[in-house]
Amino acid sequence: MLAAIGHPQRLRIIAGLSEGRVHVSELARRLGISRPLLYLHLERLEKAGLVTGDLELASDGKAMKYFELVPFDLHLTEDVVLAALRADEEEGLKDVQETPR
Amino acid sequence: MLAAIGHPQRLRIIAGLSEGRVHVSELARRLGISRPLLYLHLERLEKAGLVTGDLELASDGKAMKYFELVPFDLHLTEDVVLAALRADEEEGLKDVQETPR
DNA sequence: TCCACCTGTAAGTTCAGACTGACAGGTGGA
DNA sequence: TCCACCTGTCAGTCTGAACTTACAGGTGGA
Repeated sequence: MLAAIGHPQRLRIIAGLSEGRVHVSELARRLGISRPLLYLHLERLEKAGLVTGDLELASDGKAMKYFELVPFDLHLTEDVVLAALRADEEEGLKDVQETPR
Repeated sequence: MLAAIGHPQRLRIIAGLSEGRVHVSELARRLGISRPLLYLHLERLEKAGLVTGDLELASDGKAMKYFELVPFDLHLTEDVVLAALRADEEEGLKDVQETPR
């Protein structure tokens, strides 16, 4: 999640979504970046849980993928970092124990 | 600062420093990474203000560069992101206005 | 039918960041 | 003198993220 938010372009995307849901093409136009690139970043943000996508069929039949911000509130301190790191290590261990089968 | 902290290796460095000041070579050994690499990351962390370095001459005359954590406490929310982004834009404007002379 | 929208993805390039090995230089102790 | 420490930096490799162009497919309206 920190890796996702630690990128200027993605911060701009968050800003672009801060005023409400927008569909992908529109957002790409607003930010002046290519649509595929925007997809890439949105994917990362979505994996990080900072954003959600929702494909909707508008009343006129056109498909539009709307994205919106997921409210987040992270209190970032040394302890949080340490805890996250420990959690990651356990994740790693789990993988090691699970994948060998 | 977000970019600096959004990197697993650097989180590990923060963890390595969490128990007190350590000098570079020692820390590199503990983390199992090469010293030049550690320098690189420490540099970024220092620029981000998360860490400070201090070159000391030990009583036996040997030079040792000690690093230690700078306490940080960032309350990360949508508003903080928007504010940071605005601040960045002003920075950018300043540059544009200042460099051309 | 053609045009203007939209989604989604598969190329391919390019560039910065991450990383290693090797060097120079300095100290103290055996 | 040689060895074991330390700092600091350069040159090079390499991988992955970031980014663009281009495609395929779908809808509604003129």
